[in-house]
Amino acid sequence: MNSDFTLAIHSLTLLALQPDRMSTSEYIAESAGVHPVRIRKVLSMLKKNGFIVSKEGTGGGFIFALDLNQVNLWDIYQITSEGALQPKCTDSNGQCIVGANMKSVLFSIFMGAEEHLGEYLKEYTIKEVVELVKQKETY
Amino acid sequence: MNSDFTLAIHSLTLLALQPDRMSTSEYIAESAGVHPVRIRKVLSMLKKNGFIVSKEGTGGGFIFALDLNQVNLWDIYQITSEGALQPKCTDSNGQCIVGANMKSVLFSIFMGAEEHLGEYLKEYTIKEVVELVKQKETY
DNA sequence: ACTTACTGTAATGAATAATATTACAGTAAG
DNA sequence: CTTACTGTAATATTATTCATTACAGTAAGT
Repeated sequence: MNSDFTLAIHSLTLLALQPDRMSTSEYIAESAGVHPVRIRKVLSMLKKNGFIVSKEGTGGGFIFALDLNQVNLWDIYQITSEGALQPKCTDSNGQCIVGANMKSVLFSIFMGAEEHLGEYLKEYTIKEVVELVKQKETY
Repeated sequence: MNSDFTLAIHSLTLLALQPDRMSTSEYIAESAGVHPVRIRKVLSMLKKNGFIVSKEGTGGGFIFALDLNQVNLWDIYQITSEGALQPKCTDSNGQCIVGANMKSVLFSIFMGAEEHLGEYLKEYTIKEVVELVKQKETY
């Protein structure tokens, strides 16, 4: 898995804490420790799905478009990483029963695994992630 | 994730179908479409955990050591890929509340996700995988 | 109008991770 | 003592991820 999923969570959490003003990709990138272009790429996926709004030009940037309760980690996973659990089997030997059929058997097992993971991820909304981050904050 | 997990499943399934004789790494590698050395590496992990037995020298190879019901996919996952779900966050900005705390928040969320995945994987034993592979077989 | 500060996206390059390959020591059968 | 294996380290190759550069498009402020 690449880190699109975690970057998306990171970005949305940050936006959740800045509800009144637009945040630039540079600002988010600095918080996440990655390159701004990478943030823009990830956020463009979230934008297409209506979770955030962006604005070009001076004073532009990104801002959360929905209520914090309306976005959960499964939503974000599906947008950024669907199928990432799926193993990249090399084409195995079609002469052998196992080689020939293992790929599709594994495929359905991993499909199930991803669905199962979804049930877990649905339980975390961005609101909850924000709470967790705040809890960690040391005074 | 690398493909150690799926290779391990593939290998064990193959061994399950050859209960009477030893299978060589070359034979397994051909079925799985990878290099024999890679198979030996993966199988050495399974061996350390007592799932299979190996024998060097002429007529040697690998053979299943337990009953097919006694090995499930969660066992195999833990041996080959534990922690693989965990995202590799780059160190983010410690000045920023989100940057500073996101890593540990995500860590615990993904820990939970892996445990949850475990519950699903426990439901598949090698015996069941073998059944699935046989079902797929076309006559 | 023009400058400045942004997003959007493609193209290229660098770094990292996964895998293959080579090499060779160790072991057992015949 | 030769042949056929495992075990494992070292190196090479390939694939993937990520950073960087480049530049077009857009909007605000002057």
